[in-house]
Amino acid sequence: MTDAQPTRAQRREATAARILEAAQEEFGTHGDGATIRGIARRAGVDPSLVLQHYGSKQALFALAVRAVDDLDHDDVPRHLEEVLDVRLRELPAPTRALLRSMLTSPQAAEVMSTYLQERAATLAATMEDDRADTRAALVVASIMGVTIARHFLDLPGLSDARGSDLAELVDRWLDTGPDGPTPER
Amino acid sequence: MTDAQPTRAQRREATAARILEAAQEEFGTHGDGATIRGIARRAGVDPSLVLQHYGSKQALFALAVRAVDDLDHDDVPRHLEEVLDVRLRELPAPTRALLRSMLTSPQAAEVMSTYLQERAATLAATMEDDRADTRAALVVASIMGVTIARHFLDLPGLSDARGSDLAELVDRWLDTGPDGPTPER
DNA sequence: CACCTCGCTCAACAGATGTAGAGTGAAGGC
DNA sequence: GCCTTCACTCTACATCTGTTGAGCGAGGTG
Repeated sequence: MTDAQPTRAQRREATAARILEAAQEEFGTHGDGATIRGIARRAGVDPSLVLQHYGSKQALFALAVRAVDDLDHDDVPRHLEEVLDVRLRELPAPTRALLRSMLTSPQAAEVMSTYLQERAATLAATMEDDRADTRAALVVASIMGVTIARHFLDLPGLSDARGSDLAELVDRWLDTGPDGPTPER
Repeated sequence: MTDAQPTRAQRREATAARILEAAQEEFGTHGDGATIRGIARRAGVDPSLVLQHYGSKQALFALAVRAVDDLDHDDVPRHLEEVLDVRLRELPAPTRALLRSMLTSPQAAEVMSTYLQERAATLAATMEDDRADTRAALVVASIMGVTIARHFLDLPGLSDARGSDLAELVDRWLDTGPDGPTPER
């Protein structure tokens, strides 16, 4: 167990972390339209302190959104599983923040694009046909779409579907390659 | 051909239309974060006039975003085709506006959700198995994901893919039902 | 031609936002 | 036990936002 009397530096680091968490939550709820004041309120702190810790709203936003990458680099297989898992009840706050703001913030869009490209490349490596790149891109984009529909749009048929059903159907799609069934039309 | 000298009412209606177009374009670019002043600037008009025409930003936004529904009701099959067509080079402005803001505006999210439900219901009617609802929801959500990845994230493998390839692959997915191939794992 | 209608612009307000700097009070070294 | 450090708050400012009401000037009407 740690010190019962946390040192000043520890306290500082703790509130910094609390602010970052609050930022991820706020960005995850309001997208890049979240406000410094809102973040500060959620962290129980003065707005000015947020900037003293992270410099600017831009910098904090970049950090909140890039946390996804860090997770990725730390533990690749586990994170891949998490993101691919449509059964996930609630998305991690950084992921929510990234998804939520990717359509209104060019910065977030680029992070998401890079992330999807990595995922697609990994997936394409397990495929053999010549159109693997396009197929892999389709798969990751589809999973993103399902994730959005489920967590942000509350689309009936997804948000109330049994998780296992979704996973099974997505699995089936994943395996539908050029050697799969050919539509008649 | 219309009057060479447009009447005053006609002029008014024309600028109103120009403002709405500008609004769709601005909402399509900046999401619901678009500003009245930006819209007015694009329409070559005073900001105040925008409100005199449409009452409030909210109302204008609702109109810009609900234009998708109108299209839908006017010509169902054609619109369905357009939205399903991943080959589409550029999305219509109202569609762009709706997609762009659905993650940051609860109002837009609800419109999109309702729209996807209609699409899913139509699609589910053409399926026969008992999990048609879930499968149809997966399909429309996937198409949305591909559309986002292609038009807003510029995901390589989608944005530079031959349109016909995408259409073929999506078609194949569309037809992968419970009677399709079963993954081995 | 005179008058009025009305589409449109101008000017202004109240509130919110990001950000900077001064100040404060407690922790911690001497 | 005093004094410095520094995590934190307070106050302020310039800017941008949506929205309003007064005013102007060209278009239509008698």
